[in-house]
Amino acid sequence: MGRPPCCDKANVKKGPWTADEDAKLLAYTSTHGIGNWTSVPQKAGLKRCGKSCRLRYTNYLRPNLKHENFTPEEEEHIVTLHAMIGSRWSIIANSLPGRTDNDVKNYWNTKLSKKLSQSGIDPVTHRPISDVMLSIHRLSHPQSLPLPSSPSSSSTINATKTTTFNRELKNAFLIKPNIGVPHHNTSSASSFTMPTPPLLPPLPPPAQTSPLETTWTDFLVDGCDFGENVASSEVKKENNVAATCESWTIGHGWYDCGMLYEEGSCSNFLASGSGEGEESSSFVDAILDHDKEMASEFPQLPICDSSDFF
DNA sequence: AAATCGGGCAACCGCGCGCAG
DNA sequence: CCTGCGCGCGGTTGCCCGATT
Repeated sequence: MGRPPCCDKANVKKGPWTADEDAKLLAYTSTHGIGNWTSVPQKAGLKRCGKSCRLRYTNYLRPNLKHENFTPEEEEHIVTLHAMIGSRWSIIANSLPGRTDNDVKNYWNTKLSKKLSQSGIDPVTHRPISDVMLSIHRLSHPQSLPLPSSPSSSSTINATKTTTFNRELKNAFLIKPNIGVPHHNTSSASSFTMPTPPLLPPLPPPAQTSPLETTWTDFLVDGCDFGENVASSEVKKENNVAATCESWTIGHGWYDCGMLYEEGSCSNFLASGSGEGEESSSFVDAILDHDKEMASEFPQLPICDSSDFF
């Protein structure tokens, strides 16, 4: 049952490729093209695994590959796309003619991430390092922040707390949303659906336009700004509380929101419900506990579970 | 001149998914 | 329907080479 083994793994050569091996592989691929990689080593007269041949070809021997240094434009392109989709190197490389995923990955790891760090930008979140540290500190030390004013029975205010809580949570941990990047094994990478953020409550009407449909090409070319901005004044007006949200834009592929302030911060929210000193087994558990509490107190509010976070 | 260190990069490893058998 | 390989991917390793001591 199943296919036969691709190669005799005990009898394949590993390590750096020689010029002779390169020549054999290149000669074979130039006359026969690339098809079934498992048969390539045998037909090309190579004692290599098909996987190794594919890697060597795609990363080094393939025609039209660029071997010169990355240009500033390419650098900027990589940084922008990394901020949007993270370490999806194959997708990033596909948008850079002549570059391989390995090239881009190596360049990022050796140069660009350091460059960003030295500029005070966290290469993982693409936010100022000080900002990230502040968010982490806030979540790690909820007791160091003042408790909010006495709990209100207004569902409007609690809904706002949920909103601001969710937003600060994303800010602090930058939970990468599933932004609908086409799966690498599918051939139809031309379009995808931008999902609605799972944790966040609906945006105030009439700005709501989801479900959001766009094409992958549009996404790469135009960026990922859906124009769903909620100005601070609108939030204040809508909820009548002293919380602000600078924007609600899906920019650079992350849910890029303003930080929160005054009342209704995530930390305050965490500290307010279960009382000081009560500890949960994990941060997520704490969040879920609070969600359950809110659900019992305000059954009209949407409930999230752990799958919403990850 | 030799030893050590560190950066860059090619190649390998292991995983998930799709699909052949 | 099940098994297991092919493929493509991201993460990691290890070698090479130039810089430094």
